[in-house]
Amino acid sequence: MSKQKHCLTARKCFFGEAGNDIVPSRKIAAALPDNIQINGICSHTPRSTTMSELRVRFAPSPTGYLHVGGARTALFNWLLAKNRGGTFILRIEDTDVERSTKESVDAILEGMKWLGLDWDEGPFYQSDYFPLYKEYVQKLVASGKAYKCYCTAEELDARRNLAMAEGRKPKYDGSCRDRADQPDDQPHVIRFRAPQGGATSFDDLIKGTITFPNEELDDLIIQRTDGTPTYNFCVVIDDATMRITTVIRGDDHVNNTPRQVQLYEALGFPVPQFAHVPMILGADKARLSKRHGATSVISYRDMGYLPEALCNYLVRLGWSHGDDEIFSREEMIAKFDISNVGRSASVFNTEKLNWLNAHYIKSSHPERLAALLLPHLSIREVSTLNGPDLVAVVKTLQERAQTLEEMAERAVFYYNAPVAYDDAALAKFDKELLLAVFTAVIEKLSSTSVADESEIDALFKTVCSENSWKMGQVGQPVRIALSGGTHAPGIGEIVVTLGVEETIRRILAAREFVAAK
RNA sequence: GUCCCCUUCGUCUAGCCUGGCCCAGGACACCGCCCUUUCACGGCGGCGACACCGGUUCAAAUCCGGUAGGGGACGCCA
Repeated sequence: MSKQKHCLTARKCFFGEAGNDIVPSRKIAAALPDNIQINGICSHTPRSTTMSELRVRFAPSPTGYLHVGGARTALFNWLLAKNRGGTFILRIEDTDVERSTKESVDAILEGMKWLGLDWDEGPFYQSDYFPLYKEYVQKLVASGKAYKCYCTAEELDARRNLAMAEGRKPKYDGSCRDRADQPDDQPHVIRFRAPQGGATSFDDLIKGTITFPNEELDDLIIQRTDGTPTYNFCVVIDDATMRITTVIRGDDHVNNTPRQVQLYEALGFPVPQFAHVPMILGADKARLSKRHGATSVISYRDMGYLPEALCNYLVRLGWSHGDDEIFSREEMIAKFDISNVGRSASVFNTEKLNWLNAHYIKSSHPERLAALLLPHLSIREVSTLNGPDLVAVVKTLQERAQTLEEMAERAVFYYNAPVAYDDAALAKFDKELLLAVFTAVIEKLSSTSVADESEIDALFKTVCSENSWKMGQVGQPVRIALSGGTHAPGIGEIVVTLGVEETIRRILAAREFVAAK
């Protein structure tokens, strides 16, 4: 990803470039405190920045890893940007300094990179722009659209609990709304003076028109006692100054949207379009969480899923294109459209993910799979240095593995000769038969110089016909001798991959084991 | 409690806007058969849903109203 270089220039663009008057970006620049310097006009000139150019963003808060829900939101944003030739921006919402961590930022970036969701601008960190937000807060205060509130958190909590207990809406009662004296030297927050009466509505690209009575909306805090800005305020400033045209985010934000719309209006910013994507639920239909198992994107990588499989799974969760199920990256981009995103929540289903993963494993290049398999083998302390070529091994396993973890598990026997055999499977054959089969196969194998699979298969057929054995009586014991069990690739494949020499060695060992019983 | 949103097979969904082609199509899972030296792959078939109640209409999954259920939000978190 050549993003880093891009980011540096793009960062300046955060404040807008010459000739762009869609959003008062110049004003932002003018309002900027001295410690955020803009070096003249940005040298990075993006493709024509007209109002019609789509600009979307993914704005995670770094308080944990990238989970599948966030990943899907990011994917939808990315897809729409690619589909429309727009710009995808990554913004880290770390205004909660207490809970935001560098580790989370790294984990999120790692997850996005693994999924192949590259961004055109950013990552921008809201914590870098506190002075900017403060400027806007001051503007609002100066124009009377925001005011100082001296109620303490404790008082507010008490009032909220009381309201809840009495069955009332727990909204701010407006005690300080019209307070005459507004001393600066006493601890206070800044609240937005929300319009009273009437209603606020917006047209959601997914859910349609949503209207909230202004009654329901109280005066939200835009600046904390410690002077830091709050989420709902920062998003508005950022989305406006970054000239975001379409906000695609989780369903859980619809309730925040009317307040944000009011803020856009109070600030004189154009209101972007909104698209709220439904939640992803667990099997019990409750919001997906850790107790439902893995939710981190990276944990899916570690469990042996291919990024294209996860993307394909995620894109079909809530979105569809007729009866299509398999989408290459290009097809996804070409076919993606917000209007085909469903309105209801969907349940995360690992089994379908497994099916897709198996599909992509089957159609991947064995060389790539071999490389991806290495870490899964090393955690099993399996060395591929002395043994068959891993690519050849992968070819015998591709058709039968749903995940790389499963493939690694099934690959172990190629490198570590069985130390034990599946007793139940072995017990299906007489001791005499086993010894005779092993002897006959060893004999045939050592007297023939065979190389390919069909020759090996022919050799086994010959052994069968010469001794009036059925294939099941020969193949199965040999499979157990070679792999230790019955869940394995075809005999021909194993022998060719393992090599005749190693094959004989293993059958010899199995014969000794049976003889000693 | 209040507000907002949602509701087609077990799950993901098509169809709904522009009623009839839908006694509802596809996919995953499940079951059966075929293929097969094992495990898989693959092929074929089966099971299985319009939340409920009213209304409009010659005709409703599709339009209207209500009910129920589920989810979300209500923070000096994001």
